[in-house]
Formats: sequence, C-alpha cells, structure tokens
Amino acid sequence: MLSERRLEVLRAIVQDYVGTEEPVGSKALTERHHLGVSPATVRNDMAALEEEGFIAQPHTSAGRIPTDKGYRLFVDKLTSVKPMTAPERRAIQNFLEGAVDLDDVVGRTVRLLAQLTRQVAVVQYPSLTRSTVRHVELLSLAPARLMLVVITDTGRVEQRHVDCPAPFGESALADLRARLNSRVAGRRFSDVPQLVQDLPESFEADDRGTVATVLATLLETLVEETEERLMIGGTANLTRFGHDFPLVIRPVLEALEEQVVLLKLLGEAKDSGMTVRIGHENAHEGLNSTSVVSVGYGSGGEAVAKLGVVGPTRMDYPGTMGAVRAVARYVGQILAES
Amino acid sequence: MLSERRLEVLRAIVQDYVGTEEPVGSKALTERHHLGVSPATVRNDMAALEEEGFIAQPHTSAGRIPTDKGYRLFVDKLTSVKPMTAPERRAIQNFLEGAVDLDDVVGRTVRLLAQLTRQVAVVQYPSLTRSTVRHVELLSLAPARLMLVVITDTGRVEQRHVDCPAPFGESALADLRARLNSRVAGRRFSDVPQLVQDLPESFEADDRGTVATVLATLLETLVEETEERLMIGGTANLTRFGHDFPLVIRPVLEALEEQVVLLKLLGEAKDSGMTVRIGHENAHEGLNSTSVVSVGYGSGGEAVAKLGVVGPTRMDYPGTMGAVRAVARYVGQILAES
DNA sequence: GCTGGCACTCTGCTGCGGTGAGTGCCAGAC
DNA sequence: GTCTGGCACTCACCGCAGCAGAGTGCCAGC
Repeated sequence: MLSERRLEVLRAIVQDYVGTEEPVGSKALTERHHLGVSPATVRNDMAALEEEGFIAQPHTSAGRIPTDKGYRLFVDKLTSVKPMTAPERRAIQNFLEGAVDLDDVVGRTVRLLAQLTRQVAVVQYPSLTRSTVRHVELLSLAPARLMLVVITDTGRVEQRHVDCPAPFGESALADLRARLNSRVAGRRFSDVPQLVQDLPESFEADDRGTVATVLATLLETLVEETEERLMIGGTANLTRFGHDFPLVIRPVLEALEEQVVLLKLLGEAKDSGMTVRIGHENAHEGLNSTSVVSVGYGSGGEAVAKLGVVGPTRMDYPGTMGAVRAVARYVGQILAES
Repeated sequence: MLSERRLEVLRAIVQDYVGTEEPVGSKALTERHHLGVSPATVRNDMAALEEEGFIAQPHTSAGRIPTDKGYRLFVDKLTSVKPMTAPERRAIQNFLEGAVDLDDVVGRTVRLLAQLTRQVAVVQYPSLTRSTVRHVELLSLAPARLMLVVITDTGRVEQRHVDCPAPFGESALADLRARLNSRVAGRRFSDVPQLVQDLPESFEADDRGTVATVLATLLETLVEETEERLMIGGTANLTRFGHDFPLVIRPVLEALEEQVVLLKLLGEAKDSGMTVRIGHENAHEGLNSTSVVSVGYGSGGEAVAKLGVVGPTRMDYPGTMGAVRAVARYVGQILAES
C-alpha cells in the first residue's frame, strides 16, 4: 500500500503535468507544493510510484509523467468533481434556455460543452427507446403511397415513406390513424410492438396488407432509430492536444467521424453516474491517447441518452467532470420543460 | 502576354508541385516533362512567370511553387475537369442508391465526396426556398397547443409548436388543415405567403387569432429554414495538408464548425456551374490557405442546394472538380427519384 | 532565342561540445 | 526507520561550424 504522502506526490505530479505539459521533476514539485519534505525524499517516492506503474519517465534523467494507471488512481481516489460556480451555472442555463427545438438544444449543448471544457464535445440525441410516442401521423401522398410520421415526447420527428400493396382509401386511412394513436400515444416506445400486434385483423381483407406494411414500417422505425444519432463539436480543440498532436489527431478525427464508434463509446459507459475512460481503457485504438468523460442525461429522473467530451489523457479531470455533469443536468431540465 | 511554352511551364509546375509537395526546380521539370528545351530556358521562363506573380520562391535558391494567382490561371486556362471513369460512376451511383431517407442521402454524399477527393466534404441540405410544400400537418397536443409539421418534396420535415391564444376545436383544426393543404400543397415555397394571406377571414371570430398564429408560425418556418443546414465529413483528411498542417489546421477546423461561415462560403459560389475559390479568394481568413470547389445540385434542372470540398490550395484541381461534379449530378438524380 | 557553363546562394544535415535539469545512490542525522 | 544533503552520472537540448546538394542568375556563344 502506498503511503499517504506518496499519493500526495502523485496528485501533485498529475496537477503539475496537466498544467505545464512537461515532465515534472522532484525539485520543481517541492517548490510548487508544500509537501514538507526534501526533493531527495520525493525522489524516493517517485521511484516507488514508478515501480507500481503510476508514473513513467519519457527517458532517463527526465521528469516523470503520469501513466494511464496513474490518472486512474487520481480520478478514483485523489480528487473530486469540481462544481461549477454560480455564475457559470447561470450562464449555462441562460444559454440553453434560448433553444427553439430539439436540434437547437443538442447543438447548443455541444457548443457549450466544447467551450466549457475546451475539448471535443459529443452529445447523443435523446433516445427513442425510453421515450414515449406523442403522436403518429399518416398522410396520403399518392393512392398507394403513404407517409408515416412519428413524433416523440422529446420533440423528435421521424418520417418514412410506405409503399402500399394496394390502394388505401381516405376513410380507412383516418381509421388507421385514429386507432394507431389511441393505442400508442403516450406509450413507451418498447411497448409499441405488442400494442399494435392485432391491428390488421380489425380491417377489411383488402386493407390488411397495407395496414401490416404500415405497422412493419413503424416498428422498423423504432428499431432503426434506437441506433442513435449524435452531434459533435469543438474539434478545433484537438489542436490543444500537445506537441505530439500531429501524430495523434488523425486517428482521433477518424474515430470521431465514425458514428458507430462514438455510439459504442458512449454505450459502454455506465448508465448512471459519470464514466471516465482513460487512454487504453478505450476499446477503440484511435482513442488510446485520449480520455472520454461521459454521463447520462434525461428529461425525467431517467437517463435517455448520453453526452461527454473527448480530450487528451492529460486533461483537467475535476474541471471537465464538473462541466460535463452540470451541462447534463441542465439539458435534462430543458428537455423536461419543453 | 505569356507565350505558349511559358504557360506549359506553369502547368508543369502546378502538376509537379501538387504531386510532390516540394518546390520544383528547372532541372526536375525538364526531366519529368518533355518540354523540348533546356533547364536554362526554363529558368528564364520561370523568372518571367515569377515577375508576373504566378509562381514564387520560398527562399532564394529553392524551386518555385505556384501562387494563388498561378493556380487561378491553371484552373481557368490550363486544364479541364477530369471526368470520372465508368467504374467510378457506377460505384457512386450504387453507393448513393442505398440511401433510405434524406439524412441518409446527405450523409452518404458527404462520405462519398470525402473519400473520392480525400478532402473535407461539405453538403448543404436541399433548400426549402425553391422546393415545394408537399404537405402541412396540424396536430393537437393540448387544448391550446398545436404542432405544425411541414413536409417538403425533398423529403425534409420541419416541426414547430404553436401556442394558441384560445382553445381550438378538432373540427376547426380539421378544417384549417384541409384548407391549408388545398392552398399550399405542391406550391412553391416562396408563393406560400400570399396564398394563405386571407385564410383567417373565413374562420369564426373566436378562431381567427389561432389561425393567424398558425400561419405566422408557418411563414416563420419558411424564413428560418431558408437558412440552411449542412453536413461535413472527412475532416481527418486535413492531416494530408502538408508539413505546415499544424499551423493551418486550427483555423480551418474552426471555420468548418461555424455553419454560418460555410453557408456563406457556399452561398457566394455561382448558382450554376462549378465555382473554385483559391486561397485568398476566400473571404474567411481561416480559409486563406485552402481552396473550395463547389457546385449546385438539384432534383430537377434547377439547383436547390450546393455541395463541395475544402482542401489545400495545393490540390488536384481537375480530379477534384470531376468528382464534385459527378457526385452533384448523381445526388440530383437520387433526389428526383425519391 | 536557345543553350551550356559557371559562380553564387541558400537550406538541410551532421557532428561536436557545453549546459542544465533531473536522477540514483549513499552516508549521515534525527 | 526515515529523511536529508551531497555527489556523480545521464541525456535531451542548444548553438555552431562545416559540408553537400539543389537551385538560381547571368553571360558568352551558337
């Protein structure tokens, strides 16, 4: 077990390295932090910390930098989330309140998060799986062509074309629309399949094919849209990565363009509470030199989607975590109100 | 006026520099291109070209690189768009045909363009201004709260909440829905305002306020959504910028995040035909070391939006222009079919 | 008007010693 | 035992000089 002071030394190393982006030596440490011991003692502690794999030397006779494992310990044990100040909180709220629709909410959230953390922000659109259907609309585009529109309580709208096997009359359409809505409006997304299961039977034989097609499309929309969309922003902050950024930036940009990768990334995070993935803890190789801080957010008590930031492992964890948590909280509020 | 051979020398310089990314000297030029003259002669020509501002030397005793003005001349006079090969065209078509909805079309277009040109791709969503209204839908969310959904012929869906000054009955709602659609369905976006102008008068006094509110929201949607959305992709290609990329990439990334900047960029381009903006020809400072190749695309004969790529001024203009043109053409086809 | 030749100018590379931050280790003090 | 001061050592970084090579401008001759 590491002594209290050695942990203190690790904390100091992390803080200094995050600030200066340069390997930190024993002398500099004792000067900037009042550890109450001499550089020589700190050197001994450092040797021990290195032995345990928490810090490393880029080369002999250079200072130490934290390893992924060191950051992990720092995040888990040596620090706590730094709360936002009151003015910051007010600014967040004000900024988000101006949003006019869902796209705007997500867009503002991304920009806000990128600006607060000075890192790349990723915001998942509120999920359909857990939200409820507010309304289903059916429109006739042509005799045998319909448009299906699904509106959710988070304000999201999805539409699909439906090609009918046979022409479908206006009255049957109105009928189907009414029945569909009476069954699914206000219901959980995941409950919809069984709620509409027997609908075709109540229609005339000629129309059953069309009804079945519409339902199939509806269910398909649910499934397809469960795979979420997301928005990213603040990629210009990647240039703040450090001196080795030319090497690192490319795989990161590539990963950020792959929605699938990002969704998996957020998906792997815990459903409740904040998740911090440091360096090689990220499954995706391109993100091995980044850390991802993510958290769920939702309109009610429940999380419906996730948001987070991607930055260098050398990041200000307490501050970043504070910003991420605060933003998630306020987005949840905004969504609940709208 | 520059002699034919001097233009030929300029063309050779541009081609070589684009290929090698290194200043090109007189000897290398004569070796790689059969100009039929000696290096000494080429040197004289180069001196003349430099005098006119078409090429420049990074420093004395280095080769020459084209200036923005040189690229301009190259694009205008010395080359032509390189058409896609048949297999390429087929691949483009196949890839785009798999799209299921508008978002998917735009998404695929961006990815395709980024991949073909190995540069950053920008695709504007089809504009509402020129497209027509396919359907307007009104839904009752609460006694005094409606949802307005506008569907366009390009498959785009916009929705807005409407808070009514007074409760609005279902029958009045159905009435308004029917009348609205009979007037605006299939009509040009820009014609809508005058088509609905007198609608409130035909309703009962109690409902006129609500009708007016709905119409106001509808018109607002038109105006607001004339400011387009767009999608970008292939930002990882920015790392192909060259050795000075660490300096250049930041302002470019920043510019790319500003939708306003990009929209202005595309907006400035000619409505018909391809537009190439080279280096300082771009109004936005952050893009001074990039070139933008853009072109309009549309579902009919008419352009409804624009797409293009952003890359280093040192780009393969003929190939890029060919890819941009081909993609625009096929997207137009896909949109017309759907 | 083109060419070959020639002197000149730079950049980029390499090798070299000096500097300084940082380390590990050890003997001694508390 | 634990901490401390001292000391020798290592190694990245910096500035400098020298060299090679690519490229140029100019000029005389064809």
